[in-house]
Amino acid sequence: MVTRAGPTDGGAGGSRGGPASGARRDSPHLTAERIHAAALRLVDVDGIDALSMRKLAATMGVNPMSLYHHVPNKAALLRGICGLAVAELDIPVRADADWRDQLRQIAHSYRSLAHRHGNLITYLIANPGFIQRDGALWTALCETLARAGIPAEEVVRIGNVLLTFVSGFLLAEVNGTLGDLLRSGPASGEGEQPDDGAADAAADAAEFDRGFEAGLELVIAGLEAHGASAATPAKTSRSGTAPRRRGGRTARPNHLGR
Amino acid sequence: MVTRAGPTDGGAGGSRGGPASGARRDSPHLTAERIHAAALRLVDVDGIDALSMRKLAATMGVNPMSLYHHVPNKAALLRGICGLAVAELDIPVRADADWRDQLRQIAHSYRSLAHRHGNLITYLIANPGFIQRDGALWTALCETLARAGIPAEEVVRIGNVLLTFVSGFLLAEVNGTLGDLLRSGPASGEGEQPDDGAADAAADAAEFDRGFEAGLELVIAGLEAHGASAATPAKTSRSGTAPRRRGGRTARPNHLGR
DNA sequence: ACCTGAACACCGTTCAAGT
DNA sequence: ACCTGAACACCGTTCAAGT
Repeated sequence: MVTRAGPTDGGAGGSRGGPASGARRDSPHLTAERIHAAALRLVDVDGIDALSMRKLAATMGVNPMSLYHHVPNKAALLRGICGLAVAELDIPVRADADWRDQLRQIAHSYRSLAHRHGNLITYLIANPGFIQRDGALWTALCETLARAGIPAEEVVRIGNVLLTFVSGFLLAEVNGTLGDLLRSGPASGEGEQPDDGAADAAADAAEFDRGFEAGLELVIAGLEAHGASAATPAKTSRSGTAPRRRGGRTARPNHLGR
Repeated sequence: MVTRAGPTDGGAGGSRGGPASGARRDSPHLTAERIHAAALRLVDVDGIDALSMRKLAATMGVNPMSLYHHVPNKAALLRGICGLAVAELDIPVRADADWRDQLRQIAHSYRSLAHRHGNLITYLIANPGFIQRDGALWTALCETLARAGIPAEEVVRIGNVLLTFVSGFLLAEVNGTLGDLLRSGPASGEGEQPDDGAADAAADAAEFDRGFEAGLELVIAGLEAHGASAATPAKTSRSGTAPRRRGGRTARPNHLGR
């Protein structure tokens, strides 16, 4: 039984080999990049569990063992497609915006990635190493918090809280937890036709949006209540040099730090 | 190597068959309950990936196929051990406490479960169906929010936000994401001996605690800022009967709902 | 250099056969 | 009734052998 569907037919690939591009004629010449892209496509369509070296190879019309010449193992493959996805993160760098708006934008960028790769984000969030400390998202988040007036020694802590909060929401939204709990209310259990299908899905999506906004505003309000500056400061205000270590407690009424 | 601890030591089983009935003497007689318990133990010790029907059977000193007489398949097994874990959730029912304290207690109960079953919670949170709408945690959470003055039609939404936020933090705490980001700060990269081992772990744990408290106080402050009652109301106040459906908007200045 | 068939050690699950 | 061996259709990965 031979799995290769066709010689060069390719699968879903947009620019895939041969059709018009004249050059590079027949063989796509297996590449780590191309393998990662195909794997990501497979995950997006069929879910993370459908990703196997053998199935991926079949998708690409290639012998399963050939993959191992470009990708050391499945773990590396997973890392590769994660990298591909996070590279899509589009974090705004507008340094002049209000910190609230900046937080909202960062959160929405993250959420849009989650929606674009719903099947992957579950894996991404559930495994460490997705958010790198020098990545655009984490950097922008920390900068924004600093500009909001969060004391330097608390920026990482609060950044972690915000990031994990949003991750938790997105995970629940994508994996169905949110939908489950939503269809409950304090009082329901009535008749409620079991299948409304598409209409229900749209209503759910709208409610997810509202929930996301509500959570966002909740944490922003919390930051404000705990001493984040009400207006965007022209500078970091306060002392010229950033307060280092936990030397003296700040006079600020912020007790988020404990 | 035989792992069976004792002949009839039993586990959590309360009313199981034949206690007085004389029989059952030596062999523990495979039971769904007992299988779930053994599986949970295996997951706790070796991680979720180490759980296989065959390995579990080996652990129990039993033929792999015997398991299928008591557990239909692996998915059901997973459901079983999840049920076992959530049954450990110890949600306080003190209805007279301040709603803030109640939220804190619910959150800490959840967190303690996450710590007790660190290897399972990753799976639990990443998969739907863990929190049932009629479970103790969700019920208590919604009740508490209602008592805090959250309008009835927003309780589910805000409850979802809080629950998923906490889940996200716990997931990141348990899977290492938090630790990764923690060891970064806006400025680090100095010498920093690579291996401090246990000391580092303890410092991390303390910082995780602080982060959890910070997140908790953040959302509580956010709820207060958005109109949750400052003091615990004596009653649910407002209309005597629970407001049904999305009838009329409340006059309350709370705009978390959008 | 790149690819590949066969093989190994695992999976979950089915089923006819044992006691 | 309960258990079990053999078998099937999958895995990831290695490796000697092909071109």
